Amino acid sequence: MDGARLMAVKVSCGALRASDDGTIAELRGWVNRRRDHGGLIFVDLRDHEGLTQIVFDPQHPSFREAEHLRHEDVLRVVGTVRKRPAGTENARLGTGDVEVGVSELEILNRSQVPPFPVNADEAVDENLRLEYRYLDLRRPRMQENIRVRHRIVKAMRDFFDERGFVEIETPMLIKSTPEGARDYIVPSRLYPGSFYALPQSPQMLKQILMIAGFGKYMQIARCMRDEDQRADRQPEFTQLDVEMSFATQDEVLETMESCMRYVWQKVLGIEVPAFPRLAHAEAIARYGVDKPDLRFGLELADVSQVFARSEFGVFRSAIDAGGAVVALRYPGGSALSRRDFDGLTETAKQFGAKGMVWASLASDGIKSSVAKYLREADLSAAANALGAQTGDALLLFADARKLAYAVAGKMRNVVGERCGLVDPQTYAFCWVTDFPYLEIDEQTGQPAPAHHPFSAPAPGDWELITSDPLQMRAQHYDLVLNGYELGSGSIRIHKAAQQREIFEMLGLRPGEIEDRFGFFLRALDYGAPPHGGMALGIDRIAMIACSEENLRDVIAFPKNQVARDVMMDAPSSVAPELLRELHVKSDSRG
RNA sequence: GGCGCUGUAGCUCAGUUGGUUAGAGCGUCGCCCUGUCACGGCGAAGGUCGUGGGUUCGAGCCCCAUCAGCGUCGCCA
Repeated sequence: MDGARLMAVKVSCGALRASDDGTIAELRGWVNRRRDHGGLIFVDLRDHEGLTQIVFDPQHPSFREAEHLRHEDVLRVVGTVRKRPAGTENARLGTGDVEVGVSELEILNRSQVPPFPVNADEAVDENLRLEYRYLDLRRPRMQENIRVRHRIVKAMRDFFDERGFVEIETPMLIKSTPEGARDYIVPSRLYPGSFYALPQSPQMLKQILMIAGFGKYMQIARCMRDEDQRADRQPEFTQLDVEMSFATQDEVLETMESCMRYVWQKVLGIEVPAFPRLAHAEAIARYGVDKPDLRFGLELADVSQVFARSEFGVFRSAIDAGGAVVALRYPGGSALSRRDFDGLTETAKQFGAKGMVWASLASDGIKSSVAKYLREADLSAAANALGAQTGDALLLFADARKLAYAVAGKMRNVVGERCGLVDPQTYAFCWVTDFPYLEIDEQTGQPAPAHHPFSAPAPGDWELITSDPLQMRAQHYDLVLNGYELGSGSIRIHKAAQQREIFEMLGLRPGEIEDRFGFFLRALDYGAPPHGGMALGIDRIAMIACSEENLRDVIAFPKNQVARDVMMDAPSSVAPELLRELHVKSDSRG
């Protein structure tokens, strides 16, 4: 036995092949499954490399112990590798030609009976998965996802390293600059009543690194935003953060596009074609949204002209008020029932529509929810504008221009999904450029930065800041994949006077500007180079690369929908003593 | 904060028009089994049907309230 152990070669559970026949191997892993035949026991031993069948023979003393092995017990075994008897090979396992006849068994640890199956990928209640995350992560699908994520991040680092970028860590405890999202804050012990903020992004710090002369910076950066969750939004997330001095917009786009194509090639083995570029206005006009899903066509059409002389009051009043009628094609939609259209109308209302008009291009004529108000010739013209044919349906949205497009754009995604137009193997990247600098805040009615206030206006648009600021465009760009916004970037303002001018335009008073951004403006004044960059959401990239629909499935320890860590049970109350030291009083109980 | 979906055994689910003792598969436990790999056979345990209230002769099912999870709108410069 000791001799066997000395000769034993330590191998993973995915390593052994027929050529190892006759060698002595030592394996460690978890009991994936036990098949007890009474006089013979098979155990599939699992580690992160694979499965190996180990066999317990009644002659060996270990047999009696093997009768009591359970799921997820942790074993060390030593035994002889042997070819399986002819006809009993398992073609589905890499190690399926061999098995290990156990001569020595050590139970390194016992496991409780798991609350859900670890050796299968069946759907399990997510709260249970998160509570026992270590078991969930042991499952094949999560093992694969987390490893794919690693390979994505590794490929990114390799790519930028190769191009001379330097990765620099920026701090987690920084200054709150309450623009944008709500900050997570950390009370200061040494400065009563003062708080650090956790970074929403390293934005100003990376710009300062450009001022500091690092030229090309990247970071795999953690960011926190205290806002409500979505399937594609976590309070804590990871960005690929990039900044380049002296770079033009085209150079930034080329860099990021090359990076993503490199990642897709390295990780998925897929050659992605060059990314199409859409101006923001074009994206809205064709797809209704600034993050179009280009895996399918279904372009929108503005049919306001068609209905310009329509008797239909809803269309008339929208058009007269300067709004628009926007049309969307529903392929094969003439087969839908009135009830189906009612359901679609309900969906549209959830997206903010006041209503939806549908028209069905049936073989025996056009049917519509408002047939008596609309002329068939007008509907035909609208159908032509969309390239719709007999058998299709038209969905029409009349409203203020922006809203009509927004609703039609979201409905386009619904239709694309329902009609099965989305090929899950397709990765449709695109750039959206030429964003407006400002947009009207719906609540205050005031102009607000469409993205962030550090972006430089488009060349030549500076003059508009006093004459017609809403017409200003930004040197800002988004990268979109399959309808998800992967991230955005811009060429930055690098002159303090211009940055100050933008802050003032946004309504900040000089005192506020100094309080929040004084350090930054001062830095810009010491020879800040022209620069620009981008940040991409790594969680979303990993989610799409893994064909998942929720960020939680590519994050090892995510928060749930209400921002709790249900494994650790965080957030939680803290000792009163700690609160005293931090000069914090709580007015509610956790 | 609004809206939607879900909540039945450890897990995944079924449960008809409101009607006897709430079922299945997997898992668990016991016995049997020497070539399985989703091993097989026999048997057993396991349920406040999310919670509280109501309607009813009778509620897993209907009504009201509430909690939790997920999705979504608001929000995310």
